[in-house]
Amino acid sequence: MNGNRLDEAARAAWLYYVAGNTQDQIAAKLGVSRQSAQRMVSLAVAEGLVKFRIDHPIAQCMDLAKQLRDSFGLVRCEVVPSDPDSDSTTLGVAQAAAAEIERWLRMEEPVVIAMGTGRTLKAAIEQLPSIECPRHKVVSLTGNIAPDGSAAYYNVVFTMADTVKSRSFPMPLPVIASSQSERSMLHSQPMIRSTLELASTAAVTFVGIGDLGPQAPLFEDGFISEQDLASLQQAGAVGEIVGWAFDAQGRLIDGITNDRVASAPIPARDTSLVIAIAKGGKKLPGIRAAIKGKLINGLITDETTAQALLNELN
Amino acid sequence: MNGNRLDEAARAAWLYYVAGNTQDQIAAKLGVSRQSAQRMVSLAVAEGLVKFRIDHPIAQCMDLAKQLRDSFGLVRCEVVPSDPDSDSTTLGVAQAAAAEIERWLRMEEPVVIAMGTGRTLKAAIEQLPSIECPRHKVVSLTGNIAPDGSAAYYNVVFTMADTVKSRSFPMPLPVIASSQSERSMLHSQPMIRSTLELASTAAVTFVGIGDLGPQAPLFEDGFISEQDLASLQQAGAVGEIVGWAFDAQGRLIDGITNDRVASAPIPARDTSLVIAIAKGGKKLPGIRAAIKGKLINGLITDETTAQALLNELN
DNA sequence: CTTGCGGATGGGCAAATACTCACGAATGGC
DNA sequence: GCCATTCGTGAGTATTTGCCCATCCGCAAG
Repeated sequence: MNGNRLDEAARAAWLYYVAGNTQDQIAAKLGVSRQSAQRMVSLAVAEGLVKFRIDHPIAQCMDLAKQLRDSFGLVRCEVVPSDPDSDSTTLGVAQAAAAEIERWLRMEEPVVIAMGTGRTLKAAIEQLPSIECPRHKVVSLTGNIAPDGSAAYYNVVFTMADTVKSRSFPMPLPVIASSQSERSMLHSQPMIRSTLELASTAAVTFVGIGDLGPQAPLFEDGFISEQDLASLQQAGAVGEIVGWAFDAQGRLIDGITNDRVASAPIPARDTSLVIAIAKGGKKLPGIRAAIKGKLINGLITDETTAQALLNELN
Repeated sequence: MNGNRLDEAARAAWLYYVAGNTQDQIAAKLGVSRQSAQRMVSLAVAEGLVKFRIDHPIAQCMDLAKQLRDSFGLVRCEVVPSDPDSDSTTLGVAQAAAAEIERWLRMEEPVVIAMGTGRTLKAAIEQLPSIECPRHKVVSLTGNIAPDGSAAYYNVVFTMADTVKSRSFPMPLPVIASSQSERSMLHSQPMIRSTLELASTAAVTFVGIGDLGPQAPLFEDGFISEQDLASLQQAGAVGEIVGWAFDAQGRLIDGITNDRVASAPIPARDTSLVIAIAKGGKKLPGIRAAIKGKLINGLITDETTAQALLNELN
């Protein structure tokens, strides 16, 4: 009589979800107690007889986000709808990232928030509303000095601190030092040191992911030379986070530029939530690698990219 | 930002039905009050964003469906549970019809689908998810012009084509012409002719069945006059499909309104699957007649109606 | 600047639903 | 045939949900 029970359960579920009866009404109609009716309905749900379907683009995204979390062990994952007609690299993810940043800023207890750099993050910051958050600390993971000595345009800490009125800790450094010894020297300065230490205590970190293809932002913005880029590619680099280049397995690449990167290390994943904000085909290998190597444990991306990441899983 | 509200509603509904959160949890996650969360969920349900589907052959209904198929030579038959307390004329059958329509739409090969009209079909269309089916053609069997010259409300092809992104072929005609000659003239127009031809090639046809009692929809919606209705009743008419009135034997009635009906003929049963979607006592004589006269060879109905059809068989 | 309107919001409460527990019937092994 | 285990049941209770209503907010007209 197993089938019969499921039959009745299906009928109860039908009456409940499709016909909109209450469990009392169902109980009366099927001639059982209300409790039994409740059990039938929940049995039908548990047995998967009832399919819920949300017919809206957002639902698809939430599905993908859940799959990404489950498949890759991400702590936090957000997927936004893709607009196939737009070739913006930030549309959607910037807004979603801003919402996520805002959630942290709205917390009552003081929080240390570490920020990477790049166009995506910049776009996200621009979406932030202006709020008063003097209790929080925003610390930059990366230098704010461009190769020409000016303040790097894509350094986001200034804009952010300005918008949200929090205490900010920029890094008066180049992104990549000219030599390993220069980096050591810079890092030994007391102020820098304390900022580096602060960064390592961040509760949450937001970073972009840069690709290392021919139009690598690191190269285009003049932080690394053409030779460096070629060497990195040669060494299998597929992406970079605040300057740290890594290969397809998400392992930081020894030598080349990485021994001169003046950025703070990416905060440890076991103590900090490290959320990458990135979408698009060019960044796909980098995103995949960063996840694989557990450089990040959070991701904000778009539908297309999410789908691509899951497809590669086979 | 109308879309944004629905976005949030869809998100809330997803969290509620798919992820199984309570409204409190949703409220916390979305940063709103529980009441707002509740409103979002119910908005999503009200807007039809949420579709429920019970995926289980309910033995009783399957049994009735089989009996109907065997007794009446129906090719396709679906029976859904009845809710004795509901007086909706579409509850259940609309969902089942939507599922059937969806099955056809999901086919890879291009299909020509013909659609009738009426409240039941309209309700079914509203249950369709939005999918991309540009390969299919949806053709209306009946005119889309109401007696007052406006677009007939219960013409379903527009809504359907919109939801499923298929190519649609409406009929810019009144449902019933003012005279036989007007009908001839209208039907001789090249565009109408090709649409009529297309309709005759439909692989599957979905129609409602209208009763011809005192509240006949054809009369209530102003397509036929009170005199016409009386004459039809006098002539033994018990039902109509896309305007074509028929008697208890399922024979089309000569004269009266039928020589002015501008709808396409019901596609031939030997080449097309013609599925009627109808339930309820009022429609029972019409359903019985349509089956008897082999105007249809498929039926989606409810338990009570199915039982009644079989009872009459003795 | 005030007033009034429409729509959104949250508090509160009753209804509906989910869960726990103890009991009793059915099942099955010995 | 007896006992042990499982399964389903109803009662009671905690939690969740649905709804009403007073209030608030934004906005536009006066």
